[in-house]
Amino acid sequence: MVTLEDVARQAGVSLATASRVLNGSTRQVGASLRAKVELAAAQLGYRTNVAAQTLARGAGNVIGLVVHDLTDPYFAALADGAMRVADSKGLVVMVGTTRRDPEREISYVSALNAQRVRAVLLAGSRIADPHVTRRLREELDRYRETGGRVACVGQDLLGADTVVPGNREGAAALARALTGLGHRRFAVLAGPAGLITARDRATGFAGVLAGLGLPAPQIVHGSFDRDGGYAAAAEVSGATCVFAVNDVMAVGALAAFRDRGIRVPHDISVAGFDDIVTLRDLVPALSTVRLPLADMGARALELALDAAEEIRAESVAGEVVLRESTRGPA
Amino acid sequence: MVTLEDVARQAGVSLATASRVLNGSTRQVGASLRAKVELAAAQLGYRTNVAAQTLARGAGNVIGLVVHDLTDPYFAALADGAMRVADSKGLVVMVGTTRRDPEREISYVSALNAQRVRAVLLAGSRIADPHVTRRLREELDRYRETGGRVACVGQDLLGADTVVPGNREGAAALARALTGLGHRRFAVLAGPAGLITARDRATGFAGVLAGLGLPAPQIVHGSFDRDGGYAAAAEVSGATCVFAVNDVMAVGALAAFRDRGIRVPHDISVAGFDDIVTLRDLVPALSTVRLPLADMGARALELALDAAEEIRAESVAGEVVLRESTRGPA
DNA sequence: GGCAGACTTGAAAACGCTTTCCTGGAGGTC
DNA sequence: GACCTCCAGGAAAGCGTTTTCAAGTCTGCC
Repeated sequence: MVTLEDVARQAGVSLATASRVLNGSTRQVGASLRAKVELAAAQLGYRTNVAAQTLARGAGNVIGLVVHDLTDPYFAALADGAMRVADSKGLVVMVGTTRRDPEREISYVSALNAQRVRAVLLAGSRIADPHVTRRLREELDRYRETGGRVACVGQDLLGADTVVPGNREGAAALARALTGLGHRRFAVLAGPAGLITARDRATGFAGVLAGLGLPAPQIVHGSFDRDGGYAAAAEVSGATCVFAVNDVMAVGALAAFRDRGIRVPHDISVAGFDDIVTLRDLVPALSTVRLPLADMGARALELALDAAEEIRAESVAGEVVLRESTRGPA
Repeated sequence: MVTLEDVARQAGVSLATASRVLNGSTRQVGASLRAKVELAAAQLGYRTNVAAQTLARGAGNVIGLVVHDLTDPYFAALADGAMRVADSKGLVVMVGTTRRDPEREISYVSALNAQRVRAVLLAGSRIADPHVTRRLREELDRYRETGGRVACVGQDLLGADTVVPGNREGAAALARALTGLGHRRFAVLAGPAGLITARDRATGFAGVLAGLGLPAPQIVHGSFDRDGGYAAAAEVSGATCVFAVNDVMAVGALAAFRDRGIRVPHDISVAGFDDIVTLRDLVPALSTVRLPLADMGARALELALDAAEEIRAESVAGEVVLRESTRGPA
């Protein structure tokens, strides 16, 4: 293992000089010494020991990212955006997946704290459980007390900078578009009752219907994934249009209707939320609310990185995209 | 920032004892002191400084994972598998995305080396460029010289433990299944000419046709993603069946045919490779070769972790899955 | 009762880097 | 030519752990 000291010795300079040459310092080093050091480093195949560097500097160059499930394209897109800005800044990303277990989320934050990461990004919806939220928040506070930076994508309830998707508004806009098509009787595949994102989308949607004096939609809860959508779709009855609170659930619903011989959009319309890129080639193409996921991930990291006094919540609007999976009622 | 020393002082014990209590040592510590230390740590909110620990121990607990593109479900699945075993072993994963740029791959390995990660996992196909491969290999060798462990998913040409998907065999089996359906004239959407995975799948497929005395398939190169499949599909002519060397390309091809009014599988059959979970609900459902992606990622990490003398190449077989996107020729 | 042996505890030396502080020499000004 | 400033370079003190080694305490056994 080649150390900086080996390099310094071989170059015939002091440790300090070698350090200044190799690991970005503001201080100048004379051209000849600089060359010697660089040569020695190359010959020896020196690699900075980041652990030592982190210890000495008191700050590392890794940022932590916590998502629920990397195989969910929603989180993959978010992560991708964050990673892009990370490495434009010479930072490296450590990823943890909670598999939707809040305990794991807390323990990841603790682990990232131990790593002294520069920032932690929490992506994904909170559970509406005050107890868990409080414990997570405590862990985050502990991290922040020692200079850590935090940002979230989702709800603004952790006292950190947050990129807030316009869930309620997006769902509302979608509801208006769908009623505009002539629908009156809706079902909402609402996901888990405790998941805030799911709840916001469902209530945003229902709110518009109520405002228009239309009958309340049939609400069907279930899991937030494809299978949840599939199962929930089976319970829909009497609706001409179904709103699944995210695209992967909508995919499940599509499959369920297909399996039961119900044609979309001929017999029933289906809409989702997120506009997952991988799912754009679905047939019928899914009507949905587009969220700029990669940008959101990127933005979250930027927020975390540029320290500010006040806590910022930046909302990003969703854009309704009507495609073939919806049309007017028969 | 609470240090171990603070904890030791508060507990009235030595640094050594505090260390032994808090950070898993084989050494025993008396029950009363142990309790004191734990109490003090809890009161003070102590968090191990992993950087210091890594420095002192000379080995950290992070493993590095390099993939081409996290938004590609193929890599997401691989990553997910690796992360599962990682955190069953108390390890944490650092992810880098190369965006298919070999230079970035090399620099990631270098960065991971600097981090002194326990192991690095390289997922995804190599480019058949001897120069780049050599440089990557040099970087890996440097890492291994100092005790680093490496494993790959893909081709066994880096001198490391490798999980080798049965690309050639899987494609061959698929070809047999498809000819069994009655097809004689094929097109292969072959991806980039230099990408080994793509090439193996294409040649495995073509080999069977040749062996059967059938005409050579039309080979169309293009990028390895959805758009590559879309573009390549436009050039197909005269085939009754199209083999896209991966599922996302097949999705592109499906879209292209749809846009041009060509019905799948009525007018033409389409098959892919990988059996991406997110794509299972496609219509028509895609015939493909299933690869246990998550298991492969998990297995790669296991290989990297359990040190062995010899270099192991473990192959995993693909399983042909015929669905609706293929049928006999009209 | 004394002693070998087994354990527990603490002191202190790494681990590899950064950075502060100091020294000495070069260049500028009057 | 004397004085001051400015700057490149080096010595050494950390950064927060782990771990070796020596010292001390018990236990049990003859």
